[in-house]
Amino acid sequence: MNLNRTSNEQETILKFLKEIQSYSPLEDHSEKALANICFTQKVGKNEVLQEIGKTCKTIYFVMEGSARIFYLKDGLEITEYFAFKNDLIVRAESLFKSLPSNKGIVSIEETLFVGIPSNALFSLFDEFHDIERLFRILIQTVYLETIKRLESIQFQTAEERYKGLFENHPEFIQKIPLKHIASYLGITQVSLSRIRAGIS
Amino acid sequence: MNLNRTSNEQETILKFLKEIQSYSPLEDHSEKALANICFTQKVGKNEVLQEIGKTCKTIYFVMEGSARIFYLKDGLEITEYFAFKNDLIVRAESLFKSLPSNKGIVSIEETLFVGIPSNALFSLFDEFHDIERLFRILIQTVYLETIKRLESIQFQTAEERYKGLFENHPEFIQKIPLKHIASYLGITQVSLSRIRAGIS
DNA sequence: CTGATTTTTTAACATTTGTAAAAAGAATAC
DNA sequence: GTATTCTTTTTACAAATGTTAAAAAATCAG
Repeated sequence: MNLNRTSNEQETILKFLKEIQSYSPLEDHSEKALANICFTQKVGKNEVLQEIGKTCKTIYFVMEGSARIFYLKDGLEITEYFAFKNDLIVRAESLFKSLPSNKGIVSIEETLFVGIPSNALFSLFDEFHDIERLFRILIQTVYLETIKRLESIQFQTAEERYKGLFENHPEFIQKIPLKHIASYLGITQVSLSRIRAGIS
Repeated sequence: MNLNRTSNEQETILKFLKEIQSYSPLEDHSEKALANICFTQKVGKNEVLQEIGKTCKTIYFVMEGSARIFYLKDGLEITEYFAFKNDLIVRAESLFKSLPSNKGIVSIEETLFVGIPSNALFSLFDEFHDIERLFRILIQTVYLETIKRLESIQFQTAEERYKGLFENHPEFIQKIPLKHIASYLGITQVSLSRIRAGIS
């Protein structure tokens, strides 16, 4: 156990370890090794966690709060992904290819993350088969989510997607500016306003 | 080595093993174990490889030819994915969740596949860390491709997507009916015809 | 080769979504 | 609490895409 941690930090990391083992369990020694490389990070509202242009070297989990991945298109922010409690948030193409990312990560509200340095994690993959398995299954899971999202954006109307989003995540509408939701849905803010007007 | 194989089959499987190890190399004994569970399958044009409604239990690689994954929406076929030479083709949500798939796989032309029974493969994951790693990296790779596709469908016009598709895969237009390309691009056949008329 | 079938294009019109600008509303700073 | 800034809605019009039907072109079977 890392002795530089406060008991709060330690508690967060233990909660995190328990949460991710719902995907695939770890041996005790693997769990300890993973715990050793994790850290916690707390940010305020609308704070940049990872900057555009930098290479992604950390995998984050949201323990409390929410954040989003965005990129710029014609000078405007496009939101690609929202992460809530217990979601993974990572700029995958940059992480897996070790290339600078054209995307950034910002918090939506005050948010507590657990971070895992990717180089240290990849070293643990060599040593602990079960850690690599856990992350293989995590990647599988986000892959399936991405396929679902692709299907929804390809073959549902904007209105269907908006409704679907709030069936799964009613908390969205409370805290996220609509312009971000619109770009996430692949439509303009004006179009989203029209949809909202039509529903209520 | 499986003694029931013809030398043609054996050659195909060796070629396959060489090809996938460009993602991550295998130890000799792992490679042999994987070779042992693989099989080859050759189908003619427009033949069903995996039926809608059945649970996916096999991971396929295209060695020669091409195939597509499709599903039905309002009685019409929507093509979700095209696989060409050296591409993986698998109904991921069914495979990873062991649930019946609402998707099917059909060949586009005469096509040679290498198949891997998923249960046997998952057993090899337990025994051979490097096989699980190889497939972890494969899943990573298809995940990144899916993210790219999501971005293109969300923020490019149909015309941009059509042009992009043929920059990457000029062979598409030669052998695939336009109705399948249209549904893959998320547009109607009529719309695709208009785009094609506008370009040439 | 020829008729039947399938695929692709074209046409006319409807609907959805986008763009730009302005107005209304909400949040924030001082 | 008021002014400023940011967010959301509304309006008017433009562009893109969908729908339906028919015509043209290509492919296939015998």
